[in-house]
Amino acid sequence: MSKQSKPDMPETDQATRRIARMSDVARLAGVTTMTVSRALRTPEAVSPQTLEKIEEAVRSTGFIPNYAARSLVSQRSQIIVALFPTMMNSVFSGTIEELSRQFLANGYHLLLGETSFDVEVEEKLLSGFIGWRPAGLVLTGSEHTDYSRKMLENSAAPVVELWNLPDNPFDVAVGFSNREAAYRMTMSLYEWGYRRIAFMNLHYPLNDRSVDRSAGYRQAMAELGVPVTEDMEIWVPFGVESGRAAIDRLTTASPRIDALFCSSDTLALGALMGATRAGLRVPEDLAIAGFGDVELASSVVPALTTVGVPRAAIGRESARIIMERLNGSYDGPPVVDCGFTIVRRESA
Amino acid sequence: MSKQSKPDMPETDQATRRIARMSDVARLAGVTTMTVSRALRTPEAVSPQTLEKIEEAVRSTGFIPNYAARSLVSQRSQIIVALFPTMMNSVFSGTIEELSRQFLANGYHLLLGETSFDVEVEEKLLSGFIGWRPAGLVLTGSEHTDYSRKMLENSAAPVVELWNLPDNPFDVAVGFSNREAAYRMTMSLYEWGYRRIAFMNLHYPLNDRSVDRSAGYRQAMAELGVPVTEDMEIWVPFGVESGRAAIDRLTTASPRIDALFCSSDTLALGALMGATRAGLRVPEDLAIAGFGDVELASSVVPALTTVGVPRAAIGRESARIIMERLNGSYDGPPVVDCGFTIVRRESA
DNA sequence: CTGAAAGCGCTTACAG
DNA sequence: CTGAAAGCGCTTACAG
Repeated sequence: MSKQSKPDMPETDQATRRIARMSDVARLAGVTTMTVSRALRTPEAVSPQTLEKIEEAVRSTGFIPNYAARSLVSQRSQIIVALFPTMMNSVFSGTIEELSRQFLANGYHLLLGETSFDVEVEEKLLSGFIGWRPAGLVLTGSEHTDYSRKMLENSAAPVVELWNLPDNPFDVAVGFSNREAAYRMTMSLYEWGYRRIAFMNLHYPLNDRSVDRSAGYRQAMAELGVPVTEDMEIWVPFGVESGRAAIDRLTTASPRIDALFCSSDTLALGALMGATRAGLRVPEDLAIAGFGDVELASSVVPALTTVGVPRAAIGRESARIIMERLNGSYDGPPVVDCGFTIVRRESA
Repeated sequence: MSKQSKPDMPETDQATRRIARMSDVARLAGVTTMTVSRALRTPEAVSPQTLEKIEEAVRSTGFIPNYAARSLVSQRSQIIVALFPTMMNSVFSGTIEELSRQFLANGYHLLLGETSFDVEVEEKLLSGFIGWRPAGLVLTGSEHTDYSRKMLENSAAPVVELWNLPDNPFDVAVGFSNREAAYRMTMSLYEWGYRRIAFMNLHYPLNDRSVDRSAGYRQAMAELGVPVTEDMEIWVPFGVESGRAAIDRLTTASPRIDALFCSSDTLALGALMGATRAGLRVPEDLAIAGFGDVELASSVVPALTTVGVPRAAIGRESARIIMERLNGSYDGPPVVDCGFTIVRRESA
């Protein structure tokens, strides 16, 4: 912990452990820091002999450049901020994994945050992370507080909003139509013979995806002429337990519900477990459909019918777009639709 | 994108969007940057009137200090590096969530990386992240390459190794005994009447947790006098599908296996689904036990018997220890045991 | 192909 | 309670 001494010639163990600076490498190689800097970033601009000496010096000192210094002087940081509602959901994990892979391969580091579906938490995270002057930002959804918008504007960095197709993206949006996905799944359930279709939605009234999915569900039900009674749209918090608990309320509904469409696979898996435990046969007594197509969806018994979301594609596209925006080459549309699929399995 | 112009008096839209610096705030408030810096970090050392003017200037400019500059000059960064084998596992997510919460509350930001259970990937991630001169590091396990160890030594930052109780921790370790946990679960299965107990382990021969769990299992079986035939210890890659696929091999084993202990709940859930689909009754035909106690473990039917791992406690303790090491106040042991529990449910 | 000069935006360590 | 000076470790924008 003690960093009082800063001798030019390290002698004590403590001092030896001090991390090397570029000037240490330069001294060892007999050049200036300028040449070391060049050797690291544009080796072709340095003579082979010099390069070799520098590489040897880098190796022997274990030198790794200080990114804080690099960011400060070059006026651009290697940090990308990415905020997701939760990391406990393998739908998002898939996107995070892909984002991380793409950015890492291009020398950027991902600063991740979890908003808990709350725009106020998002604002708080942003106001902290923006201090790193991120090169780009990836946000989930297009609901942000006014202050968040102000920070994003001031930062002047590319911003990609994920997971929906907003009418007015802040910058660029990458996702799919949640409204259409919910509409299509509801219609599909009807086609498969289910009539009294309930919808279990995440209870975040400000969440654009919740709102859009609700709208899609209600539009389909209206077109089908099936009235949506009060007990048919269920608003719950995120979690397996929510899905499981909702089953009790559903089975006492009258007239009887014959299908339950859940706004998330996590809820659907919970509902599936709850139904199984309650002795209901799925899909004969109650059909269940999810949203997301997580890994377990295809393994669970009965296998879960769900909305397939292109999580890797969303991650890949958004990373590509940010990097293209950074070098000024992006000429795609402001809203990129990665589509969705209706995946029919056994549960409906 | 264009950052050519850097006028002192912003005039164009582009220039207005330039993010405020401390000198902008200082000018507005009629003080020097030194006073602004103090107002932000030690407001009690600034006169009330001055503080008010500065606060107003901060508000109107939306100023957020540049962390790269702060890190560089103060010689300590607010970045904590945390590396986990996978983020697709809610056992780790629980620890990550808690780590993130604790560090954020103390002004540190978490740079997360995914090693895919591979020390070479860990080394690659480290060599990138170390450029941020992290204030502390959290690693999973205590297997690291020599070069990783060298980097950690050079960085001179506190390092916490998670998830096991190594004999020689690099710095401090926080976890539980994987060997004892596997031993105890195997013994418990025997007590509950199972005899031919198979063990499905993650196939990462360098992974200290895999090795320790295997040792615990084998020690128990040896003490119980049950021979471990070749088909009884199954090494598989991580994933639900692995667990599911292993069921086929198991059911053809002879003599018959009556219990399957899985080194991860993810594998156990896969096995449970595979068994159900194969028409096996769990636990009558095949008992199944997991490791981790993820959220789904208690909801699934039949509910999963598993090893409960104190994921939040591990996150909380490791964050506390790093912060105490940073201010020099840590006086605990080099190895902190957070314990584990045997959670008996329906599947065994 | 290499280097001398300047400076990124802050904080440290003083002085007053 | 406030400020002038110096400098963290790099890269930019030149000059040679």
